[in-house]
Amino acid sequence: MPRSLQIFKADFFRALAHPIRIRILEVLGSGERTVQELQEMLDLDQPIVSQQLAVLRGKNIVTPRKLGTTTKYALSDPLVTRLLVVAREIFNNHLVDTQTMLKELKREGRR
Amino acid sequence: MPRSLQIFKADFFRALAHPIRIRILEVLGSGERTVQELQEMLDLDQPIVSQQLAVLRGKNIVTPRKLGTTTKYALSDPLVTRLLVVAREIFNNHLVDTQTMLKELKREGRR
DNA sequence: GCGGCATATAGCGATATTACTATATTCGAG
DNA sequence: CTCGAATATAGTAATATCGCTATATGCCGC
Repeated sequence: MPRSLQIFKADFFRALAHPIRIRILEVLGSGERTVQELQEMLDLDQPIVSQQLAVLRGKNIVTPRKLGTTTKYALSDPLVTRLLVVAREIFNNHLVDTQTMLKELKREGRR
Repeated sequence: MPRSLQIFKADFFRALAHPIRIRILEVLGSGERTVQELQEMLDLDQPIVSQQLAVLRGKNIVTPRKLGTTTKYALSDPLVTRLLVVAREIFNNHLVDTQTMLKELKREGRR
């Protein structure tokens, strides 16, 4: 396997490595949304949504479609949804154990 | 979907978000390996391999098995391999375009 | 127990990410 | 062309991550 592909994969996963971006992708899994819709559904400030969308756009995970002054975003590839499904299966397999779970819940409290 | 699950997913993807860790997981996909074997196959210093294994261990992506003084590592869940396969499919779908590709190749040169 | 091998961790500068605030861009209405 | 709404970007301080060097742990043979 070429080294460059591994870097692409790593960058790709890094693009997914953020709770807000995961939430955005899960919402987009059910269809195209405007920035404003995402902003309201996720209860986030506008610049944060745009910033995270920029990260996803940079890796071509998400595709913008301009409609006048608004922009609709959609998943570039439905396989992204499959990826999230596999990730969830892994969790269901108790790959993340209780100990880690509790530790992470504490981190959540701090955010 | 609970917020905590999104954080778990994000942390999980973050654990994958590194070229060395991707390489490790791909090697482990073909079976259990000792730290030394990984170190030689990937041409890396020992502390680097241990450090990255620690990250993967922390998310239960990889499981150690002690054999005297040596430690063998294996994937905790074969689904991880499936995840990497899906990631590769996404690349094959040209989700990463040529422009991004060239930019990333330049980054590789700097490493 | 002691020496030595395999693995793990600590500590440290350098770099990258994050959330945030403020500002810029872009477009349609009138 | 000017205004206002929707989206994007700049700048910044706090935090996290990286690779590295040095050191620590754990286990086996003797």
